[in-house]
Amino acid sequence: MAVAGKSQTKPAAADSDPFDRSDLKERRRKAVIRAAASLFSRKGFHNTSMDDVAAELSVSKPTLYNYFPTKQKLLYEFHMAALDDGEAALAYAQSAGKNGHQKLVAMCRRNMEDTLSGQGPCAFVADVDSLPAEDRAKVVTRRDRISAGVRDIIEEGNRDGSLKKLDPSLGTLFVTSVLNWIPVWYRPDGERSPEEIVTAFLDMFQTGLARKRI
Amino acid sequence: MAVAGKSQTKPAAADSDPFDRSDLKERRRKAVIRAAASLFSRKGFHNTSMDDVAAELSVSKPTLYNYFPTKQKLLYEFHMAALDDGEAALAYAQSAGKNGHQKLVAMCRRNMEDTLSGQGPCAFVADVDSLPAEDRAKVVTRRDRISAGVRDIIEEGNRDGSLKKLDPSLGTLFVTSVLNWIPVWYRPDGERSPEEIVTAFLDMFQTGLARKRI
DNA sequence: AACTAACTTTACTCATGAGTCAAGTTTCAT
DNA sequence: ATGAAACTTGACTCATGAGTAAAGTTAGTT
Repeated sequence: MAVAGKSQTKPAAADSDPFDRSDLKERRRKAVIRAAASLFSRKGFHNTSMDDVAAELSVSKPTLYNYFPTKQKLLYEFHMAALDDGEAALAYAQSAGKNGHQKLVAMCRRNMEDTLSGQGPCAFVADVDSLPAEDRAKVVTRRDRISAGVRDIIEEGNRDGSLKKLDPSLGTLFVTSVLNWIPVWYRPDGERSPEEIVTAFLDMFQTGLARKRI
Repeated sequence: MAVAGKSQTKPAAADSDPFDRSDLKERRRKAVIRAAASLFSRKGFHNTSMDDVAAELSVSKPTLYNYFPTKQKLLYEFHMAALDDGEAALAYAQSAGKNGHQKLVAMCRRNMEDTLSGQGPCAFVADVDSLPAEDRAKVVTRRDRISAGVRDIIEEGNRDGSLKKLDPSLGTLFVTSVLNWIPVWYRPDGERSPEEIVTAFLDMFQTGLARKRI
């Protein structure tokens, strides 16, 4: 802590009153998540020690354990956040689109915006295999449900004619590949703005890369 | 080793004469790679111990170290194989296509076929962050060159009119997302054949998912 | 001021897993 | 058969890093 103030709280989010002590614990928990997300996405889950996370926050390791019981639960948190995001995007799509095509676009746009905002969940490929069996099962189940939701949308577009006839499962894989890979390469300080990325990707999702046939 | 034969060689590949001892060392090295690839892709690099790899081959851990100096060099091997694949696909594209569009399709087809054959490199997302700095640098350099190659192809298609006008960097990311994610989800015993996958994906790359405008 | 509850830290423990060593074992040439 | 080279193994070492215990510190209360 640089400055000696009367009520010195942790670094804290810029968007919360640092003098408000009421939800201190919750805000510190969030800070741990942010620090871990940053490190995990840069170096990977296994190449980041809890000491690293602690150092990032200028705090000691045991302090972290006041907010998370295990390192794996921290990882679990990221999985859950990512899944929340996916589900939210699907729910939004249902209300925002009138046919399969519109719903698919809405879902992709929403998901990309969440991912690119950084505000959203986390910016790294969550490592399912490092979760304890029970948590992994929960993640896989939710994940499958989300895939099924995307597939339903594609099937709907398939029926109502707004999307071309194609294997809905492969269409889902195609779309989720692109969405899932974004956290791998996206850097907020990169050359392309989130808006540019979203626009370009939505265009490619819809009409591909080939020259339009008139 | 189940059966007591006079010349008992390791499990060995089905496509090589197990009585030929000339290149035994090289074939065993390959066997180690195959075993590791299988485990790494199923459980991840960090969740697989060298003892696991040894057990998969019914061999002891020190034996592995006759074929690889460190676990990280084993990982490096996979990276190199994947990069070889990417470069081969690019080189092939140059000879197989007359314009940007054709080259892009050739490159994608070739890369997917390599990945899906399983014969090719490896079926897991190679973890760059776990490589020692020097090896990581080599991988990143080659990787960047491959990306640049894809971008060149898209730019060519951009100029010659065979591809639509779009940001070549974002086009590259879009395409490589899909290609890179395949090893994550593909299982040889899955419902879709490699041919189906290649066909469907090439179609989506070219004209997207939306209904064609007549 | 004195007390308490909450939080933080230093200094551990302990399991895991990479890599090694020295002692077998097998293969092949003479 | 015998000796040497190559290969394999059980039994280690040693570093790393997750998680903990107990003592110390701080904030807020009476």
